[in-house]
Amino acid sequence: MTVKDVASAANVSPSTASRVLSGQADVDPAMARRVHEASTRLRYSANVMARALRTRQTDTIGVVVPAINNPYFIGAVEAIAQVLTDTGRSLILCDSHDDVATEARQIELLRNRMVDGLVVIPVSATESAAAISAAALDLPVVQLDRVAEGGGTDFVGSDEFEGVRLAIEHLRGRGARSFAFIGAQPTTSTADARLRAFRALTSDDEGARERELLGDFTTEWGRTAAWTLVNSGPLPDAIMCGADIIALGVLTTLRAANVAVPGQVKVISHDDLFIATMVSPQLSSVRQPLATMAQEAVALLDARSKDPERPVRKSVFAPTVELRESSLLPLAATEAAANAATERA
Amino acid sequence: MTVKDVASAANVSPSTASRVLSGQADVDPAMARRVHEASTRLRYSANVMARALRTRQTDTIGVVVPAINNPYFIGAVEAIAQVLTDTGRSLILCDSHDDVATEARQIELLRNRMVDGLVVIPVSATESAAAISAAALDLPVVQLDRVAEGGGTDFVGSDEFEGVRLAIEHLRGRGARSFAFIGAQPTTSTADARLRAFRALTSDDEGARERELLGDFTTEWGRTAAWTLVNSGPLPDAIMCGADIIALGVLTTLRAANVAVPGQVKVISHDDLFIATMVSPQLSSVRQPLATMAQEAVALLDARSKDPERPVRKSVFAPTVELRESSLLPLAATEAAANAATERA
DNA sequence: ATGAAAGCGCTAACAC
DNA sequence: GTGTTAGCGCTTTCAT
Repeated sequence: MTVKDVASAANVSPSTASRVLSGQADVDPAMARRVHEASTRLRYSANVMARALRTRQTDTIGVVVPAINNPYFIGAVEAIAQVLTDTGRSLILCDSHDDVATEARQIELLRNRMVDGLVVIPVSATESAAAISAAALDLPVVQLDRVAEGGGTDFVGSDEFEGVRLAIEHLRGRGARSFAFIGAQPTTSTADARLRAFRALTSDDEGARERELLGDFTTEWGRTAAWTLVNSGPLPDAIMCGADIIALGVLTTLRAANVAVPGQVKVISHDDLFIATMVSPQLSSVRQPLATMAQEAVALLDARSKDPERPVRKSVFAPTVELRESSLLPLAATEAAANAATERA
Repeated sequence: MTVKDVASAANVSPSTASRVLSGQADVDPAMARRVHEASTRLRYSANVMARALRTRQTDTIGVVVPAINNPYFIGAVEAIAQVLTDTGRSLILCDSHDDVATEARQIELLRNRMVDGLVVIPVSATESAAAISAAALDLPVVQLDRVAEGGGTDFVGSDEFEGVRLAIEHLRGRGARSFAFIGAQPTTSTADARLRAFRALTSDDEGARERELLGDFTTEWGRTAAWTLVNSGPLPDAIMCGADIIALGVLTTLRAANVAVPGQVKVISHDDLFIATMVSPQLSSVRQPLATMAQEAVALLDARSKDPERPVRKSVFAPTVELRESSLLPLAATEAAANAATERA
């Protein structure tokens, strides 16, 4: 079914049919009705490629995330999708598999698909800049959550320092004086910012410098790092994790090592994933305002579409912290005792 | 950058440039070299829309899943993406939000994007058929994991009866004689098949009929259903869950209710999500061979592209069962005692 | 083997 | 207000 089919069925010219269907110009109501009728009767629906080729617009935004199996990024994608759906647009999702080369390829692919804009969560704070700034030359691009230095694009993120500050302040309020950090290598802006904030905010704890364990954003790393911590001298009062998926591994290791959480060690993390409430003890976590961030990201894309020359803007929103068992009541103390009993038996 | 640009830079006609770049026909090696040189120098990359409009082929497969935030579906998508990447194609992912109307809209959207084929995990065993069979009229379509009756398309799935059989047999081997089922309403083919299998395989346990709790594929439902079970008379020896995300809720409720798993009640589930190993006790689960299923799905799509008239085919693969703490050792018995102690204190 | 020309389906200029 | 025409970027006859 093409416009021509609809047009001839409605006895009008293709251009008139097109005008009616896109609701652009004024057309005779009688004609319009005939076109609409024919259109629905023939179950017409415009070919997206042809339209895009002509209008150079696809009503589609490309989104590139480092790992589609990371629930935090899925949350971000869903938030963006919601905003786009609300404005009659859609989204193409690409996974860069935490690899700069793949990321560059995906960006290029999306450009060839003529997406109207690009939301990128960059893989690397340094290496991602090239592909991003190249794309930004002829396409609105916004970096979300993480930023690649020199990307030269708009950015929307969460105030990482503030998140860590809220968390550490809370832990201190619960009596914590010694701290550890289990996070990712500071190759991404968020990992870097969280680590820096941790250092700045625990400068009074000289031991904290030796309890910085940096790996990647995986549960496996959380497990490994927690074992290292457990096997290397006295435990700190609290552990700050760089991400919930890391914290998950930390919690399982602490349980296996019969370390009571929060009785013996308090744990707090970032991202506030859904599963933070599904583990035991439930995990305290710093929460980024993803819905707001997504809204702003799309707004920035739209603004730049209108005015490509507008100055680059960085929008940073304040996070909140969700306090749960892992940093609050020492409920697990008796549980640890039971585990010890099991060990003896 | 267009073919014309490349062509004139290489002093050849656009058609020759096109021929070289798509590697179709024989061209003079010298010319070919010039074209390639110009192409890379100008960083040319073909416009996907224009090419698709002409060739009616996009090297892109559309995938429609009921919920992108369900890790099981993400696993399926990743498996498909892998197969496609290996063959130089890509994928557009759509979320039908567990809604038949949205599903139909997404299918239509993908059709307008001229995807070469469609992989659908249908929302409903009955209501999804219309949109799916309509799409299948002029596009290769394969249903994955779930099937809508009357969809009239190829299908790739897992042997649901066999999965339940493996699980129940295992539970019986561990001494279980009474059973409960916490799953989803049988509005999807998998939920239905699992429930039927459960009934057939626990026909000796008259109480099991009253311990069928049917809701939806959410953790929330798992929690609710488990509370109902806990509050309604003696617990069964084992609970079979329809999906890991349900089982997650079941486990948290059982823990909150001081029911020892697997000591008092054994739990087994379906999907074998990553987080099945992250909870305590680790969750036993029936595992579908997603990689194999994805491979077969793409193969069926390709086969139908070649021959649209080929007979409809259903490929069903055998699942395996991953046995973990939740259905094995009664490790949690002492833990339950500790919880009881907490309660008294 | 190569170039000229047509056309995929759509919409924006341009005439009337 | 409406129809005619051209062209988005690409590939593919069709001639040569």
